[in-house]
Amino acid sequence: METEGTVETEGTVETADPYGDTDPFQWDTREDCQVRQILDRVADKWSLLVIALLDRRCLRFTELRREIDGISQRMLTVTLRQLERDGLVKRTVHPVVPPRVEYELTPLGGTLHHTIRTLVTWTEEHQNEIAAARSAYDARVAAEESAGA
Amino acid sequence: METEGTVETEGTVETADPYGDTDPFQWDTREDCQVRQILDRVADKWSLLVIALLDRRCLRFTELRREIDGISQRMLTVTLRQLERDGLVKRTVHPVVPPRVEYELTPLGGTLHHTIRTLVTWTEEHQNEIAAARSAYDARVAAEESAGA
DNA sequence: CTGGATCCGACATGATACTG
DNA sequence: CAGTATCATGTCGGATCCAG
Repeated sequence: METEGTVETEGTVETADPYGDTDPFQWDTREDCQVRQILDRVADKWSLLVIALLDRRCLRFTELRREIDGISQRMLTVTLRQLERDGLVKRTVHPVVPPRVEYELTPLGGTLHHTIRTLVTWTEEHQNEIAAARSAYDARVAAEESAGA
Repeated sequence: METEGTVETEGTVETADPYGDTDPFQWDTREDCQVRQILDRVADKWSLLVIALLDRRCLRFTELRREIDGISQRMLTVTLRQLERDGLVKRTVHPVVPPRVEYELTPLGGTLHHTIRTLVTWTEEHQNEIAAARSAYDARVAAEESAGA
């Protein structure tokens, strides 16, 4: 349904290094690159939030749903499945009458959280600069518009 | 979504921090948060690539287009506009007959590149683990499927 | 409670044609 | 060369119903 149905595991086939991707800067220009795929997953809006929350403690489905403002049931399910598939989140089902499913970060997921934190911190530290830049840009555009019109 | 309305508690209106978002972990549960917006922008597929490329040197529109495999002219334009608006990229137009427009990272953009690099490095270092996890997951699902069917 | 499955609309993105 | 404008479309994401 959500694409991704096939895994293919390309990467291992030819095109071993036609572009010379050992160059530390040339890592990502090709869209079929593994790194690109993972990056898209990892940088995903909801993934980021889920990982951030799970770092604190093990959480149940409904708890996550409640904590993440704006996420739908569907997206939470999908996101958790992806993270589980990528080995970032561990899913534990307790076979009791009222189903109880708990999610927690795997060690791998833990290392990712640390990295994500860096990005978040950067954003927090520079959000004012960005907001200012946006205002300036918008003002400039508006000025040009009224002048041109 | 706009849960603001429920916070009210007029009188002692401490709307400054109704959720206690000084908690370093509570940064992102609300979708209207500035950080969330910026994060979505910054973690964007194409933004990541553009920033990575511009860190190396100043580039022209067509050069970027050529270097980024799979990007359409439209998306490159849109991405560059966003980055410019956010003050991450500087756009310089040389008023000559064959239009020459050059893009380069601003100092702010430079700091972001550094941060992004961390994320990319993490991905590169763990892509094998993730690939393995995916294979294991898919195999497990396939097994369950054939068993259940 | 925890999802799986489906339908459907909104929006992002791609392709194409046109302009300065 | 460096876009803008327009149209077509595919995917994402939300709402809903249903099952274990």
